[in-house]
Amino acid sequence: MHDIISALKALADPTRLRVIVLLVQVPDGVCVCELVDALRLPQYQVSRHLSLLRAARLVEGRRRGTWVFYRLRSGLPRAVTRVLRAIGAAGSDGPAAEDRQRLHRRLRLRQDGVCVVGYVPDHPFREIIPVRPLPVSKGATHHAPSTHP
Amino acid sequence: MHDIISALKALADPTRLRVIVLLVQVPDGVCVCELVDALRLPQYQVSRHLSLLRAARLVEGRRRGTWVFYRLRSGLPRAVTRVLRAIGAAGSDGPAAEDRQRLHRRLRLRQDGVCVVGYVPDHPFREIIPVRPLPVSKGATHHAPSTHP
DNA sequence: TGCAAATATGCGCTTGTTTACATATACAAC
DNA sequence: GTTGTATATGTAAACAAGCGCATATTTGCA
Repeated sequence: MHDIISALKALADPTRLRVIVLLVQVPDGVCVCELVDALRLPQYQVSRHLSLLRAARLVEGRRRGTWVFYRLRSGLPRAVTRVLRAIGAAGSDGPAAEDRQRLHRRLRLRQDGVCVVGYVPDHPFREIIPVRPLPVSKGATHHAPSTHP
Repeated sequence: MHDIISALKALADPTRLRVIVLLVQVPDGVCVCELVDALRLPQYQVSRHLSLLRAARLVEGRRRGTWVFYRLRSGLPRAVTRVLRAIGAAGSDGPAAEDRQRLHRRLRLRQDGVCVVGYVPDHPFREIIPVRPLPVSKGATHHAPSTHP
């Protein structure tokens, strides 16, 4: 029951719910700057809410170079998974739909499936310029993240 | 989406979640004093949380004599219903199970399916004495309640 | 009308949550 | 080392929750 309470607490916020709806749609994960563009919110705010979601053990983040990719945790309690599914169904209406559209436009800029551009503090979207080739070095394989405290 | 947010906000509290779990189990409704006994909480607290749940449009209450019976609203948004179902599944563990047990013991004191005893400020349970015959007068039929503001 | 029972609510207090700004950390490239 | 980019966090202010107590409101009955 404690699991569900903390999950509900974490989800009972418009911003975090928007984040979750996006993460449900991109199971492989999304980096923070992509979320910033999709949600049109200041970076520190997105980061904070992601920390909260991570504290509630709903999401996990793994670094790739300077970027951090967040995704839904696997192995969540059954009840929590059901709540997430129920919520995901709400990802079709107004604001959530715009988030989704912006996110997918942003995801198209990826190269080799990885984010290569940073967030732009205050749009428009076309000013985004893909940059350097990604650092393909170390943590390239999918493994449990170190939940760095 | 606003519906879901307010539903989640309303559910993200231990007491209200306990209330909801009980109401899921007794679709016909439960009166406040029965909830007070089941939850072992002060009456004003239960009343407050019920007001919140009503404000979030999750429950509705109808009077019957001096008693007010609360039940889940019908016709909730689909997503909300799914969340409630997901949560109901959590009604089997520790504290929720005790609530349920106390509630059902209390429900057995009903006469003709209606509550006839008040809450007892500080248990034990056996001190509860059924009282007067219920006022079978007017609002006996099931109809939409007046959501009195 | 007056009393008692069941429920609701106003108020003060404490605690937690959200925001905004600035700054810190982590990493990559040079 | 320095610089630049992406992300995280300390802190303070604004705001909202939850609790406890007392009291108000609603209803039934004598």
